[in-house]
Amino acid sequence: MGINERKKREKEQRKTQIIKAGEKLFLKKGLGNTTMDEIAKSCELSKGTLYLYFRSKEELYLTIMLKAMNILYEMMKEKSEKAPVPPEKFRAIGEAYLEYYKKYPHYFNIITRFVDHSLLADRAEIKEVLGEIFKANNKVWELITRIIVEGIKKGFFNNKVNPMELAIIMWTSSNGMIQFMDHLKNEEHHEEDGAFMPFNLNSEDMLRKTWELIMDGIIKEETRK
Amino acid sequence: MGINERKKREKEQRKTQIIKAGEKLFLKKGLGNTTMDEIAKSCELSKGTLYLYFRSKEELYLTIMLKAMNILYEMMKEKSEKAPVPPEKFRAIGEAYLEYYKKYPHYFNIITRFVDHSLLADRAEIKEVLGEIFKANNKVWELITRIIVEGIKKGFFNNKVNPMELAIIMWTSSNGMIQFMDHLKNEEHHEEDGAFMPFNLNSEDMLRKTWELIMDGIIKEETRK
Amino acid sequence: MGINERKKREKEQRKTQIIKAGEKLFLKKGLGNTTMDEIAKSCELSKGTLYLYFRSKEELYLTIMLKAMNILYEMMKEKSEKAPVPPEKFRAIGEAYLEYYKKYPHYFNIITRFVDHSLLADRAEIKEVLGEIFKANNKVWELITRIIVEGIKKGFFNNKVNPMELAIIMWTSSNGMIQFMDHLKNEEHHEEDGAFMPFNLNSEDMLRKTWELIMDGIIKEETRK
Amino acid sequence: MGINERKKREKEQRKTQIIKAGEKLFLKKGLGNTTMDEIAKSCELSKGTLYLYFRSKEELYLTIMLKAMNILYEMMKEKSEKAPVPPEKFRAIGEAYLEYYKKYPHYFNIITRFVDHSLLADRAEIKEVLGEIFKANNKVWELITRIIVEGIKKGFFNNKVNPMELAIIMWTSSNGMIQFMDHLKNEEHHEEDGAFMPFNLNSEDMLRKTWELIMDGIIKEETRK
DNA sequence: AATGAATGAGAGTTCATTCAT
DNA sequence: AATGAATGAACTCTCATTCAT
Repeated sequence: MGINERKKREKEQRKTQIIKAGEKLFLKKGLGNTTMDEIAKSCELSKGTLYLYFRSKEELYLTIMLKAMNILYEMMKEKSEKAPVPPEKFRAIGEAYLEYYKKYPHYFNIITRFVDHSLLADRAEIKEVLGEIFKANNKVWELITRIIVEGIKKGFFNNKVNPMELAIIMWTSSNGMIQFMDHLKNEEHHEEDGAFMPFNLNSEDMLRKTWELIMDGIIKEETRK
Repeated sequence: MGINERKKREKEQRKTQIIKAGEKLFLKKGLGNTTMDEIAKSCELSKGTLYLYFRSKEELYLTIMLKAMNILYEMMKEKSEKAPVPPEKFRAIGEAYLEYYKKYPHYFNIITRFVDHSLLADRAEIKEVLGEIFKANNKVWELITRIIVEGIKKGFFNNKVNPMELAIIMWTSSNGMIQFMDHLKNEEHHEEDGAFMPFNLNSEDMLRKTWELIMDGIIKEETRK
Repeated sequence: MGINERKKREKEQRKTQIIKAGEKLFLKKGLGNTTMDEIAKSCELSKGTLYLYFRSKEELYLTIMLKAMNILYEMMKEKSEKAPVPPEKFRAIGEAYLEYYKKYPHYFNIITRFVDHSLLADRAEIKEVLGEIFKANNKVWELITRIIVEGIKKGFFNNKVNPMELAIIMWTSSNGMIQFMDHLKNEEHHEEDGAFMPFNLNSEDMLRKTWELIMDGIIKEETRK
Repeated sequence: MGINERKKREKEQRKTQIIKAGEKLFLKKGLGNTTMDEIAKSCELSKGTLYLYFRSKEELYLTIMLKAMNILYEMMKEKSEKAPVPPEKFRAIGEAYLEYYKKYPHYFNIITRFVDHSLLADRAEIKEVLGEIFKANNKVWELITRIIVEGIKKGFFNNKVNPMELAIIMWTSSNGMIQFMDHLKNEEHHEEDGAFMPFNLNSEDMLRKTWELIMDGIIKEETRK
């Protein structure tokens, strides 16, 4: 039993090892430009071993995505549950998002990177993981939307905007911002082309400002602190 | 002359043919998953012919990106110049953006899709086109930022937010939203997984609502109509 | 008639134009690495036009080879006929060879470059030209051998070596030397690798020394000047 | 250990297998006309496998060249060291050369075949092997030249010719001869074209005669046996 | 369980040749 | 006669996946 325990633990460790290597590489170079060879080398296992833990490159990719999604959900849930009232819960969601971004930049980007699902191989293992990802995703939406619904019900938020839509606006604006900021980071400064963009922008700052603008529009004047 | 004219026109047509096929496929499958064979088949030319018009797959891709960027700029410029005052100019930018999205859904998505430039081949032709893309991109930023600067100077906009930052928020929120909506469209309905997302959202609607929220935060009360 | 004359002349000119461009490029880059595009560009004609004058790239190549061979023969013949006695005729052959090398370095190299005939396409036009090349080649051999035969008969040369064999030794030694010297020229000096070879060798000098050694072995002592 | 040993041996075998197939094909058809597909088929491995052992076709080619050069050097060194005095050492070089030619006709031809280095891809692996080839080549030159220098110093050779030049004459004459003889072999007999060349020449014979002529010119009368 | 050598389908690209104009 | 756009077969090289050990 002790032995079985240890073996199980070791197996889990290997899986984590692979996932960590995959995260870093997939993020840097995308699904298509990352090779199993590179991942194997990076996690100091043989290529064959990867296939003992994941049935295909895509399954590995999606497993990472799923993990990333679940962690985000957990963080959002924990932070928002600690907040007493909807406006603060809403802010807590933002804080969780930000914290997540700072703690797991790899995960973050993998979540927002599109993988066109129609391109994924039509294999059983892919569909399995995809299904789980959808579920995880839905849990996030539900969490945010519930807070807004509650906020309106309790009179904190005006009801100009419908809760689900607001949740979407918040989510998509944040994602758009982060993608953009990352894009900027990767870019070498093309000053010779008369670059107009300021390169000293701060991601965290820009995210907060985005949320402020959105909050401004929904919190009732009389309930503001 | 007449003959030369016609030949020139035909050459231009071929190029357009290729670009059109490329747009559709690159959008659907991304740069990495689209093959020159597919593009050739799609535009009913031979693979070799593609290389008469573009020196590499990447050049074709970037050429499309550049074209897309330039058209967006032209539309924004035209619409915003017709508007008399900054708030309306700002709205005009949004309208142009929306119109562009509806008119050229392919182009739109190619613009916002990231291609990590560090992954592009280090070839002369690539750098050439990349340089032009940067220039076109900068022109868009300049256009938007100028409007905001003017709006603040003339007292229409409050100056809580700095112009460039506001331009970025508007741009990134819009992109995030559109990406998300497209993502939704591509997805097969995973109702069996208890999907939470409503699938009857309307892109145009969601975009407008996003902008309203942003505008709400910047237009001074006393200048609103 | 005048018109026909002119047309013929023009046609001949075009052919010469193409051959000149081909010579330069084939020599520099070999048959396999030279493209018809390059040749066309170099002689300022269109690619299609080349095929009006030569049925294939190989035919062009072999035509050049044939021309090169004929010119060499003419030069050898002329020079050797002017010389009165076999030893001087033999030397004249060497001089002609040297002069040819200096006057037509392109031609020279094309002659000695191997084209494995078994690789040439099994086409009528190829066989045609190949046959002519063999004939021209044989004429050269005959010329040299005759001189040696005559030299022996007239008592100038000792008959240690059979005439044909001596002709071959002279020919192959010269070719080996020239190939080697050209090889050296093309090479960048790899001094960092402790290059041992002196790079100030002179082709003409080395050729003369080769012939001297050979002549030393065949001219009878008593007939030397 | 035993297992690792065996695996190592097998890997070495595969490499040898590939090299053997490459030799045969490169020789017959040259670098440019030989395809990796053919090599793969010939050694009964898959195309992909070739790339596990060599980073590119050119690396394979140059590796063969290097090996060929090193073997020649070893044979020359061994034979010449066994000979007591310079004239016999010089002859030993010739014998080694001949033996090499008979034992490794493939290698021999690959050595003397020109590959214009400026045509080789500008890649790290190519430069690596090229550097080694230069070193090996230099060792051969050094070996021959030293013998001649010693021969002059010890009074065996007259000093009409400078040692390096003589080494070059010997080397190039031999190469020219062998190339020519091989050329002849490949040729189908074009008797219908009145071929003048005798086709019963013997390579070994011709080589020996070439060297005799050269030796005749350099060995002092009084030291001849 | 772990390895890594082997596979082979398929990618982007080149180029001799053809042919409508 | 001259063009040059179009072709498509062939090339080198890559890489996810398999499988004997």
